Amino acid sequence: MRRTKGTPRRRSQQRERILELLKSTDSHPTANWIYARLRRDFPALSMGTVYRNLAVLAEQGLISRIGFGSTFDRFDANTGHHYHFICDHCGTIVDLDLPVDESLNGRVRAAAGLEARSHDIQFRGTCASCARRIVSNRS
Amino acid sequence: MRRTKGTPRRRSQQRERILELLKSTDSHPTANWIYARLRRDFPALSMGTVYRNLAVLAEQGLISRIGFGSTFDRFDANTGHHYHFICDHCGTIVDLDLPVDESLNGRVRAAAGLEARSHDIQFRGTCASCARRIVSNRS
DNA sequence: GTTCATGCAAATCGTTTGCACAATG
DNA sequence: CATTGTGCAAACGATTTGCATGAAC
Repeated sequence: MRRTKGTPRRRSQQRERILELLKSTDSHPTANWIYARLRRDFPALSMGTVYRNLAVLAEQGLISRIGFGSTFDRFDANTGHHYHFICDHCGTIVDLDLPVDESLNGRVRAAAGLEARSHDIQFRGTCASCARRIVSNRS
Repeated sequence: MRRTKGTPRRRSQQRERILELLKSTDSHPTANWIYARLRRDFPALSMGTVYRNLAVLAEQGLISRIGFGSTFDRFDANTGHHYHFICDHCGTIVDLDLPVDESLNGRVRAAAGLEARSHDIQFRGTCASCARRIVSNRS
């Protein structure tokens, strides 16, 4: 949107309603759901506005995008149950050789009454080679 | 691809090489990486073939797609650390009120030497309303 | 020879972006 | 009034699909 550095963000009806809407629900809406919902108040609303505002809100830490982090589908021939480590810097995904804790599924039943059949864990951090690169580039 | 029910799947050079390639690596390739790699052996290979075969292999349980399960980005105004339950049937995502186990990050360091800063867990199963629907439709 | 798998290209889907105009401070 | 935010439409990138031809069995 071409912003000159340092200029403060302006408020907008649309952005405020998007945040309010997200705060009012415990579902995890898609952009399209928000769009459909807000069209009642702003008949001319566009998807571009929805996406732009979601990006701003996420950048401000007021909301978070949930997902795997990668834009691409990724495939794995290791079909056994295992956890993943994802590097925040280079996006590399590493299979972890960590014992899988199947008792976690039972904890979900105890806490929420939901029957969890399986679970996945993604750890996030900096992989070894990125850590090395970052240390050596320290300014 | 228009398959008449019950007809057996035929083998294909391309599919076998895709599986072999996935088994030979511990990275978690994207479709495009596989495509580029296999083009050496099949100069006329098309992306359509890659995607079709990945779908077949996944359907046969020989590989798995890793990701959040949803095609769409989803947004959440609950920015505190929490785990998710995803219903396999309807895709609903539920925030879990489960204690977050920060010690898991340390276990990754101990086991793999990787510095995990955070982690996410997605439990999968059938949500309450889908479970009800399925029981009542039992044939 | 029948039916499935491939290659190609066009279509689709979610998301992003350029531009002229409206809203904000 | 200077600059951001919006709406619109076109662009984009990943994935999917229709169709004619080639491969499997």
